[in-house]
Amino acid sequence: MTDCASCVVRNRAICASLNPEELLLLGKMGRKQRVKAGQTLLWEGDDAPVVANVLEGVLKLVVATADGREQIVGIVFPSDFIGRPFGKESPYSVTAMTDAEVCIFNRNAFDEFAGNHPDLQQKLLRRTLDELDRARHWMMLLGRKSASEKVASFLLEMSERLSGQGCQVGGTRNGFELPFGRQQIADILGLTIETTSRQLTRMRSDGLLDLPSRREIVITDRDAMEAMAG
Amino acid sequence: MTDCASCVVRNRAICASLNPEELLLLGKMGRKQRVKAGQTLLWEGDDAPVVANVLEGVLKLVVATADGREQIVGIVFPSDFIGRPFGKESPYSVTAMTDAEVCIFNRNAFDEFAGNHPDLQQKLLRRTLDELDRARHWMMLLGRKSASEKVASFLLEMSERLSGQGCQVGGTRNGFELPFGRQQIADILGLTIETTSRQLTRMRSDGLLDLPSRREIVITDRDAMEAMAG
DNA sequence: CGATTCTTTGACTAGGATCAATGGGCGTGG
DNA sequence: CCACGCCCATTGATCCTAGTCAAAGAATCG
Repeated sequence: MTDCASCVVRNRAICASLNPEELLLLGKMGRKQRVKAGQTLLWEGDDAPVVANVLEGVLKLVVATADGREQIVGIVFPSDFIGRPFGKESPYSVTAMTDAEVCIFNRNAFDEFAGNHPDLQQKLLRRTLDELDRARHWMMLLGRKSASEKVASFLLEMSERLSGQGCQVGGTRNGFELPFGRQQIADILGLTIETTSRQLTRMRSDGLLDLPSRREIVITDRDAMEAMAG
Repeated sequence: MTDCASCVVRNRAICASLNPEELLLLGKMGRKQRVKAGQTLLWEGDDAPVVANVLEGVLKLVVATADGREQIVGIVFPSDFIGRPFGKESPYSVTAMTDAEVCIFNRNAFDEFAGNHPDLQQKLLRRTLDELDRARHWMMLLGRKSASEKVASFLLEMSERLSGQGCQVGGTRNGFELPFGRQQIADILGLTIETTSRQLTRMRSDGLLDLPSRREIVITDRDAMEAMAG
């Protein structure tokens, strides 16, 4: 079992809705698991017998075509929820982008527990509604934005989401370290790695950002970046 | 108030989880409203004081850029739920694509009612999870598929969703009438109207489908269509 | 320090967008 | 009932953005 009372994401995850006794009960069902970067937790199309909370690290949700094209359809951060309650098979793969630690539950047991704990279910509903809004917003980006708009939008969103995650470089939200490489940015934006790279290089020479290292981004002209995001 | 007991979507909408007394209570909060084709119910970015169930007709959820580009991020059919519980402003516009009828609730009242009715909330959660899966699936289409794959995927999905809606032409799921025109298909697929039109013409001359009238589609070679969907 | 992996850069191509004109259905009014 | 006008869809010609193919250049890891 797991000691939920001292959990790092205790206050931010859906578990925050539970009282100490309930927490103990849930803790008995869950177990912590480490995941190495690159390791896949759930496979698209497979029966998904588990759901989980992310304690540490970043994971991606991926949908792939038969011929190998990939689209990242979601990025999961600590305190976020993984998996498909009330479902059978996972509609996407879940793969760790960094070393990660998750708190895993048997899906059936979790479904039942959720059924008996409306507060937990409401938290889950709120989160799911937020995710849906985010996904739909992303659909606009994928369907209607140009490469430069995509990259600018992406950097701005990342600068927000990575704030308060301890990922900042230099302490401001304008500097941050991405937890993934160029190919993954491309898979998020529906671009190729070359186009992504070219856009970043262009933005640097235009003075919108610095690229101190492969994964570090420092936005130096946020106004221009926002204008470019469209 | 509204007579929920005789509602056309009574068994399919989220209200299906309620017993007669609860239904009566919810009925007191709701009111039916007719919406003309083209009329916008909720505006992107505005405070959205209502949620609703669709009784009849088809509506679209639209996200737009400042310069007027539009992306349809969701299509809403009878028995589907509209609006953003626990939210403030609507993240997208909701516009009727056909004449429609909806059952409207004050959002705050609905939120409170939902809070006291876990079954309703669970139905809502299931629906939202399904919508999220659909949205994510659509992200792959928008980000990674070619124009022909997009159109083929779209037609196949529509043939499924319009089945059992009384929209069939000729009674099989291969023939159906779209509730919208070419521009809207383009806005769903992240294409231009010209590209959409060209793809349909091409498919017709390749013998994959017939286009008996502007809005009717008859898929004549479903296997080929599926192969083309990627 | 060498091997591998990831990223950048370059040259070229192609798919879809754009611009422009024509065609066809449908409703309205003569 | 037909003619006109409007709206939507189709088709054509051209352009341009992003994709593809290829190679060189940096990080990273053993």
